[in-house]
Amino acid sequence: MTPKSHSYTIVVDNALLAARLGKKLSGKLSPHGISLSEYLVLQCLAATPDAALPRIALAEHLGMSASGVTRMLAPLQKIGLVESERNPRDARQSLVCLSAAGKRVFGEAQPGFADACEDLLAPLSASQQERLAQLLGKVV
Amino acid sequence: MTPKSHSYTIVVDNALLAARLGKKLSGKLSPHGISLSEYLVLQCLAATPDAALPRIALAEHLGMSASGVTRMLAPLQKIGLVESERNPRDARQSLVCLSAAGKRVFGEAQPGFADACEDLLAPLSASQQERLAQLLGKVV
DNA sequence: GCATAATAATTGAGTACGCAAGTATATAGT
DNA sequence: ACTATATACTTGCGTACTCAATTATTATGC
Repeated sequence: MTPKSHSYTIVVDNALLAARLGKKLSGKLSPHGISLSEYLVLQCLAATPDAALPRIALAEHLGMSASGVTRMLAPLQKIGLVESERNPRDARQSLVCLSAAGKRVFGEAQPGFADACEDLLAPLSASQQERLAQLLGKVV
Repeated sequence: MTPKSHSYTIVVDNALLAARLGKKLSGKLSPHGISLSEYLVLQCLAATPDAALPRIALAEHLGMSASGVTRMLAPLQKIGLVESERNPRDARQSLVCLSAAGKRVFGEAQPGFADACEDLLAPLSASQQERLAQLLGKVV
């Protein structure tokens, strides 16, 4: 077997880990009526409470296509978790922000999500988790 | 903003990173006619050259459902990159292994993939990459 | 100022999955 | 041995995405 570079194993392990974590987390989120992608949207919007985000910024942050964002936001808007408003400075953009109901649902889902994260990363000590979070943060 | 635990940011960053890396990597792989998921299958099979794997082991490793594996392997088998054989000890299993053509295609795709990994992880120093690889390996 | 090009979003069509149900084989209980 | 249960897949159907094309608006070159 040819020895693999660290960057190679990082990318592969990251992909495998994401697939496995996604399965477990969507189980935790389904009682709240949202998928993992939708949770990440709410998380992103909750992290920018002051300003509303253009859909394309959301797409870049999530690593999705613009059309994917359009299709994902439609049901969220329909059930009133997010709100959309025209940007008066640029009529092409429709700015998205969390509604009050969206903040509530996110607040309800977050603790269970955080618990699941804790469980899933139990094999790592607290200091290892801290370092891993730092390193991942640099790449993202 | 409520402060997030390290495990929380790890899981979120991991999901976001996987989505972004996936987009860039599939661009590198498309000249070879395979998707990222398919590359990961070849990678997994190439890592176990002696023994053929039951499909369900592949599904667990990749974090996919059994049906997803069935559907993904069908075209790979059709173009001859993987081969399937009955397990004489258990007639339920169909064991999968790389064909010669599969090894060749994987060998052709791997260098470009590794280069892309190097580029994508450029923000991290070599020692940081080594530590990140170690930590991810423990979680996976 | 006006044609051209770039940007934000949506829509149509196709693909890649997951879940639930079905089939075939193996294992366990008695 | 024989039923009952569990396992390894496969298939039908629905969903979530992507890509390419379209529309609406804004920026740029002359």
